[in-house]
Formats: sequence, C-alpha cells, structure tokens
Amino acid sequence: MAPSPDHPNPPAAVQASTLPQRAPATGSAQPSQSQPATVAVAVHTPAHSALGDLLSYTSAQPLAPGTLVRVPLGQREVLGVVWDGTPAPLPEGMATRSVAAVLDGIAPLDIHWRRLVAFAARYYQRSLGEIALAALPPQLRDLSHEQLARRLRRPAKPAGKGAAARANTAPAPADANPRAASALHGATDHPAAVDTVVGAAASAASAASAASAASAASAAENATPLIALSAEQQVVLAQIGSNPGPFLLFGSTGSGKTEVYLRCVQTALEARPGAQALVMVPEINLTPQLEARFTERFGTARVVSLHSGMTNPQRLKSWLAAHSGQARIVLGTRMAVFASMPQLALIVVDEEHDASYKQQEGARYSARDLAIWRAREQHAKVILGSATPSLESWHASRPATPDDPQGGRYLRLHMPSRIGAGKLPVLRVVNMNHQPRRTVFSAPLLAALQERIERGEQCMILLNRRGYAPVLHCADCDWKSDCPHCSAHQVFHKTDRSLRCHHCGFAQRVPRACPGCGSPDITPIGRGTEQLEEQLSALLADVRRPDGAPARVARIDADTTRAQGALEAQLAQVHAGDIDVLVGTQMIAKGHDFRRITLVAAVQPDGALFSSDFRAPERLFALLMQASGRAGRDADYVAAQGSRSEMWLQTFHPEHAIVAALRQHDYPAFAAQQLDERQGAAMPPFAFQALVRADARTQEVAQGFLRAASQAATDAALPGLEHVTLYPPVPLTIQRVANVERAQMLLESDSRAALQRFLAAWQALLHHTRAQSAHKALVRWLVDVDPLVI
DNA sequence: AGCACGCCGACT
DNA sequence: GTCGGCGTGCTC
Repeated sequence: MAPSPDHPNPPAAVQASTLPQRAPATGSAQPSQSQPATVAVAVHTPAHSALGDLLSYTSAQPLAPGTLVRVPLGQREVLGVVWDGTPAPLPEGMATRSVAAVLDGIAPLDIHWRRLVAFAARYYQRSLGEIALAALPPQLRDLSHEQLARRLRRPAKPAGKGAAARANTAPAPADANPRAASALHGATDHPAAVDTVVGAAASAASAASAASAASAASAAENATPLIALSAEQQVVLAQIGSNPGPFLLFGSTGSGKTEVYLRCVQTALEARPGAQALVMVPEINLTPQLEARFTERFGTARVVSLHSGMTNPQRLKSWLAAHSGQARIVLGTRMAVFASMPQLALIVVDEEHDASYKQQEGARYSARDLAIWRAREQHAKVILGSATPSLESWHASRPATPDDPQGGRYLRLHMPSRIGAGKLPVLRVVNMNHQPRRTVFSAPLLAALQERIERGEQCMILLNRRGYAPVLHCADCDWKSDCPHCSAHQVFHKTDRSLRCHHCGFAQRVPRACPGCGSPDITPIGRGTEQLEEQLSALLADVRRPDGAPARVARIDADTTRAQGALEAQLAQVHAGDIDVLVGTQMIAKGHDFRRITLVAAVQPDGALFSSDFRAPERLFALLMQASGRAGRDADYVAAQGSRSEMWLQTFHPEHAIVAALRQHDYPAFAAQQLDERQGAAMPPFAFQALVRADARTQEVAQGFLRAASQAATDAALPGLEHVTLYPPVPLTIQRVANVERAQMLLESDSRAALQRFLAAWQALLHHTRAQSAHKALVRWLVDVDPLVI
C-alpha cells in the first residue's frame, strides 16, 4: 500500500522559480545582487551524522531551488542541491562558506522532484541529502565542474551498439526545452482512435508528432504493424482513459499487459506536448524483450534506460535526456522512480508485486509506493500491473461493496484471457505422502518428463536452494559445516569441491575428514540445484530425444551465471533447443519466454507453505503462476503436439488452499483467503509496520540498544505512541553474518500516520541513545519502514 | 559518508 | 627509523 501523501502548499516564490526550465543565464541581463545571498543546500550527509539536513552557504547571486552546486564541506568539495526553506542557524562562531560553483548547464530540479525526495526522506527516515544525492547520477558527483561542462558541451560519444549509435541522445540542454517540441506538435492530429487502427500508419504518425526529424525517421523505420486489440484490452484502455486511477491492472501472463502499457504511453505522450512516461520493471536485464518493444514502437531516440547495470557515463546521459525532456520514455528499475522528469504524465509499474521494488540497503524505499505518491503529486496517471498482485495492491483495489461503500483507493482492471497463448497449464499434484520415503523425483513426474523429452519438448524444474547440498554432516560426531562467521551452514558445492556461505561469501575447500572427530564419514544432507541436476541426469540417462541423442539437462542459478554474459549464453542454449530439461532457482521463472517448454515442475515447494515469513505463500503463489505462465506460450506449438502444457507440484500437503487456487489459476480466491488470515491476525495490509535493526559484535549490545531506545520512547511518551505497539528485540533469523550479531524490533500500528508521527519523533531519541557510552559497541542501526521481510 | 588527526606493529 | 592499522571527531 502506498504512503499517504500530504501536499504542503509551497510558497509562491518557490513555484514561480520553477517555471523557467533553464537556470538563470550567467552574465545576462540578470539584476546583479550586490550583497551575497544565503542559500540552503542539501548535501550527502547521512542521518547518523550530527549535521542537519540543510547547510547554509553564501552565493554572489540568489540561486533558484533545485540548482545543482558544488560546495566546500570540510576538506572536500561536494555536489549539493539548492533547497527551499531555511536551514537551522549555524553553531556559534562558525563562518558560512560560499558556493564553489554553480552547474548552470543543467536546469534546476523542479518542485515535483524536490517534493518527491523530501517525502521519501521523511517517510523512510533518512536525511534529505542522502536521498537527493542518491537520486542523481553518480557522475554528477564525481566529475569536476570543468569535466562536466565538457561533457555537456560535447555530444556524447556513440556507444558501441549500432542502435544506440544512431540515436540522437546528445544531452544538449540548449535545444532540449520541452517547449521546442510543442511547435511541431500542432502539425499532427491526436490519433485518439488509434485503439482500433491496424497498421503502421498510426504509430508512425504519432511518433513523428513531437519528436525531432531524426527520431521520427528512426521510429518510422522501426515501426511494426499494430496488432488489433482484444475486447478486454479495449475496455481496460477506455477505463484508464476515463478515470484518474491509480490502476491495478490484473492480467494473466500472456493477456497482453505490455500492449496496454504501450498504448497508454502513446496516449499519454500525445495528450500533451513534451509529455513523458516512466515505465518500471523489476530487473531490466531480465526483460530485454520489453525494452525492444518500446524502442520498436517509439524509436530509440525517445526511449532511455536507467538501471544499475549501466556504466556511469550511460547513466548520466540517460538522466540528462530525461531531465531535459528530450527523452520521452524512461525505462528502468526501482532507481528510476527518482528520475527527474519535468513533464511526467504516466508511470507504469510492471510486475508490481515483485520484491525488487523494495530497496534492501541504504534508504529502504519502495519504488512502487513512491510511484503512487509521485503520480498523485505530479498529476500523472499510474498503472500497477501484475498477474499475481501484492496483497497490498489487491486490497487497495477492492471494489466497493454494501459493507464497504468506499472500496479501495485504486481501480482494479481485469484481463483474464491469454491472447494467442493457448490455455493455461493443467495442474498435476503428486501427493508425496504416497511416494516412497526420500523420493525427490516421483515416478509420475519422471514419466511425464520422459514423455516430453521424447516428443522434443522442454521442461523446467524449479528449486530454491543453490549448491549441491545445504550442509555437510558427520554421522559420528554430529559435526555440521557451519560457517565460522555466520549463524548459518556452509553450503556444499560439489563442482569445485567447496563449502560456501551464501550470507558472507566465506568459502573453503571441503575437508577430507570430519574436522570434529576425524571420521571420514561426512555426507551431504538435503538437496540443492547441483545435486538435483546430477540426479536427474542419471535418472534420464536412457531417455532419447526424437533425434536419438540422449536427454540434456542444464542448470541455471547464481552459481552458473556469475560470469558476465553467462546467463544470456545459457538462455540462448535453451531457446535453441539444445537443452531438454532446465533446472534452476527462481531466476529462471522471471521474464523469459521459453516457447517450447510444456512442463514446469516445483519439486520441493512445501518449505514456503509453513515458513515463519508470512509473505512466503504469496511469493510461492506468484512464482508458480509466473512459471506456469512461461509454459506453453507457443500455442501453435502446443496445439500441434496435441497436448496441453502442465504445471507439476510435488507436495506433502495436497489439501493446502494454495493448491486448489493454483489448480483453478484463481488468484482472487487465493488472495481472499490470504487477506482473511491477515485481517484475523492484524497483519499488513491491515496493519502498518516498521523495523529497527541493530548490529553489534554481541547480541547483548544489539538488543540492549533497542531496549534502551524503546524505553526512551515510552518514557518520553512520544506522539503516536498510543497507537504503536513496540515488540521486544529479537535476533534475526540469520543471527550472525560476517561476525556481526544482528537484532531487530518490530513496530506495528493500525494507523500509518501514527506510525509515521512516532518514527519522526523517535529518530532524535535513537541518535541520542546511540551516543550514550553504554552503546558505544554498537556497529550500526537502521530503520526499515514497510519492511518486506520480518 | 568522507577525510582528517592520532597513537601503536612489521617492513621498504 | 617509516608505512599503515582503524578509533574518534568534524564538516555550513
């Protein structure tokens, strides 16, 4: 669920100053100010530091809020953003230093961007400067004023790839004013009826409407014929067109959500000259198809990417293109939610349930929730899309009922049909209670695999544990391969005969004999992907493909894809049909279309059903639905084989509600059941949570700090406390990582506002507690608002 | 966060 | 004799 925004009315002067997109031209007819002005500047200082959010500097000229500056801070010079408002007065006897340089080649960041940053900082309990500077491309920080000026003047050097080289992506702010585009715009009709148009003309015409001649040409040459929309897609588009949103687009895999996004982007761009759209995906390197579809439709010149896999120069280039308005579409991961997009008109959050939208270190923001806030603040539309929405978004989009006349804040749109993707896979459940003990691959599953391989079809086996075996064990003395630095087992990797800790990375060679008692009888316990692959290869050794060759089993997980490009290479093998059975962790279920896969199997899914993590069933359901959505997407292929694709589940709990819901492909039933449980237990989305975590060399110190901070909050009767429950500190599930003990405490409230009030007031007390000598040994502490894992 | 200053172990 | 370990403290 999204944070509730509040909308402070900015002072008129602030609004006015954002109207010109360009920074005041230096040396022009600006009225020269004789006395130096004081400006507030946000710099990268952590919330832990004793520094305030904003620092005072003097400047020869007044600087508009949002202006990028370089300022002296201690012994160094850092990037800062001029902010609205007045900083706290300086300590007695301290002199104000002056701004070192103004980055006047870059337009000031507008009020929308600054409000987003300010909101995120406040909501997630971080300093303003930390969020602001993290939201800017790293090169802005690293390059000197002169280097940057050179970068801005010179057209960016063409990238190695052909498409990028052709794109006119030179950041030239002088002619990147969004208004420049409006002159061209009037020449073209708004093809509002494009929904029903089949053919290339509409897309080519609209592409030409607001872009430069160069980008229009590239769009036209790339344009592909539009496919006619399904009735469902048309209804959904009409709803999005006539309602303010936010929208939850609940659409099966293969229902054509991407085409809806494309059309919405097109409509948004045409509705207003210079309008921009932000499209977010969980992992951009896992979705090259999406990127291809956007550039194909809109031309490479108008689409830029923004994600952590890019080099710093690439990121700067994309960021500048978005900031100047030259890029009309930004395609990116969670970090893109902070992209400066002055003309933002639409945000799409694809696969909105995906956990990667929540940043898990530093500022722990949810890009999905910030997208909702940002859209409301900037008067943009926002569409969350998923085949298995988060329960938060599902609940927020509940329709009004007599009991609940308000309903949720989002509008739920449903696209149940799979276009040209055949029927949904049939669920096959193997009751493992009826299988011989210790069975990993049941006989019926093996038979099904064999049958598929002999027909030349592909299968996918999902498993959750990397390595060969989760732990090595000595039968004589009960020794286990525990990590010396973490409270976790070292995982046995057979390929390189190593023991590896998946938490701290510590690796060592497998001992010949038990380190505890010297017994040679040490054996692997449990099964990881490596062992599964090995076992399956043995079991399928006699199975032949139609060409007479033996069946080929391959494994894809973090271990086989560590090298650069290894994932792509392995996927290419699968696509080429060189692989018959693909074994892997959940990464193989994400984003890829394996057209010839007709069987997907989850071999050991039970762990997630009875996990202590209350979101585990939700994640399992999403994973299995996503995996089964991958199966049989090539309808013609499946039909030609005269079979339907299948989803196999081996479980000791065939009676579990999740099984019935999966059988029916019934997410709403599953969600209703889960929400019922959550409501009964007063859990999210019916309650709001925050975590405070403390790290120290000992568990006592970590917990002691949390207890003291908790006590201080109670003693001070902090605002909001009456609506907030503070639970006692507990060790984390993995209590120790890399020799650091970790503890945390949970805060819960039925009111988001009360929790926010409390956290805001508590921040100072946490700092104060940290400063006390009793807690000197504390390594660090952090707050996680709306945590995903508890 | 950075980057200084500051006081104790193995090497050019 | 120095290079460098990271503990403490400061930055408008």
